[in-house]
Amino acid sequence: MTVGAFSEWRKLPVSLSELCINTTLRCGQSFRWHNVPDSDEWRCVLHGRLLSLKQDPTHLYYRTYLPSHPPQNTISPPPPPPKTAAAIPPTQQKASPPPTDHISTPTNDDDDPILPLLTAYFNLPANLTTLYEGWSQHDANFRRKAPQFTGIRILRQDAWEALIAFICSSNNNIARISQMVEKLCRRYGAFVATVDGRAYHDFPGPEAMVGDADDGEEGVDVEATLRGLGFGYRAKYIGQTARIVALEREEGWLEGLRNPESVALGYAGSLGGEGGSGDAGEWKEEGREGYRLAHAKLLELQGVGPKVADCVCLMGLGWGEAVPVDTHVWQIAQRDYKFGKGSHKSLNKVLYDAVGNHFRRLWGKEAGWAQSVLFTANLRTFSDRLAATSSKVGVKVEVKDEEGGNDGVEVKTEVTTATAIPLKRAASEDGVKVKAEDDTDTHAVLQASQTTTTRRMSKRLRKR
DNA sequence: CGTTGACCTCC
DNA sequence: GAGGTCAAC
Repeated sequence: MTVGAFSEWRKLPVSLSELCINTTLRCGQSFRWHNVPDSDEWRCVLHGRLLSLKQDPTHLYYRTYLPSHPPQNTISPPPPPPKTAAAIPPTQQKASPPPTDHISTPTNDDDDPILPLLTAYFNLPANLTTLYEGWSQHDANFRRKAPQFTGIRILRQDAWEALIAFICSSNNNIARISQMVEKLCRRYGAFVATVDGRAYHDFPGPEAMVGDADDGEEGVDVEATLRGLGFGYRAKYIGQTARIVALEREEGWLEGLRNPESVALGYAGSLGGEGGSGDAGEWKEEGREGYRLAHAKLLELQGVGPKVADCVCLMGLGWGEAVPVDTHVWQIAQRDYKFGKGSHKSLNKVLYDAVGNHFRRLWGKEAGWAQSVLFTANLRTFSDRLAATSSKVGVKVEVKDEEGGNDGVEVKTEVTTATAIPLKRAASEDGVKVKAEDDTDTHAVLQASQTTTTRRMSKRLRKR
């Protein structure tokens, strides 16, 4: 049995504006982080290591679990029956100690392999404060909401893990997605350690999911197994995708789609569109070549549509301009950016691209990062933060009804009469009507009635 | 070629 | 219905 212990805490100076793990780890990017009950400690297996994180206003604290028997890096064949896990006695470490034990600052990086790992995973070189400032400068709606949602940054996850997780995400909620991913790891992933009665596994590679070695023939019943685990129709997608990636693509194919400069974020990019040129890699509102290519290649896999492909591009492959347009973002586009009024009702391919292009034009090279902030602000889980704001906002507001088109559903739109900053230009090349009112100082009150609006939009969406 | 259901569970 | 995708009109 594997019994080990955590290393001592180390700390890294990071402000909450630069990184807020409590938000970033819960906003639907990764579905693997586990919040240790009654604590602010988060645990997850990254690259075969069990990591533990916590933070205070000035630092990020981290430690890693050291099993007495080093974890074998084998690609974990068959599943260790989860039952054995419970038999393991709890480890010695205290339940969520305040960061006071032995804390060392990583002055000597020699014996600390975790720091570079975290730096990459959290994309730490990117200066989030600067990015927020840029987006706020060009977008009043972002400027209004962002203060309640600071420290949200895009994770640099393993591409394969992101791919599978987001295939699971279709028609699904965060809680169940997390559950499914957990089951997948337990069944196919390498066992790493058991701590506090909970077993931790690594995320299995594609080759581990092409067939159960147990059952003899290859390709046997990964789908059936996953269905048994409650994956529903996604079981087939995962089985097929695993087979394609493991057997029909060369080694490292997926990683090869990664943005080569994904670490070098943080410098003042071409925010705001036409303005800033002169960056490495030609910028287009539809995204760079490499991003478009990666997106196209991902679409060839099973269970991967435009939205999932963009999630993988953004969170798994380092393409900051990828803007996944799901039902939430589509709502945001309509509610806060006057998208798709009247004419188009459903989110089709053309409209999907148009929304992405619009946000890329507005937010620039890291549009996907900005998107995740507004996306999170739109999640029910975090809606309380907005309630606090909207009550404060005592702006003069003019309420007027617009004709919602011929769908018979009225969409109440509230617009302030405040300053209208002239916008460079609306999207005309898209062939889609977009009112150029993004930069108006509006939307303050829209947040107040957020829940209501959301429900109404939701209805309207599915009405069609 | 754009639109419409079905698809697996669970809250 | 839920943070879509696929296949059939």
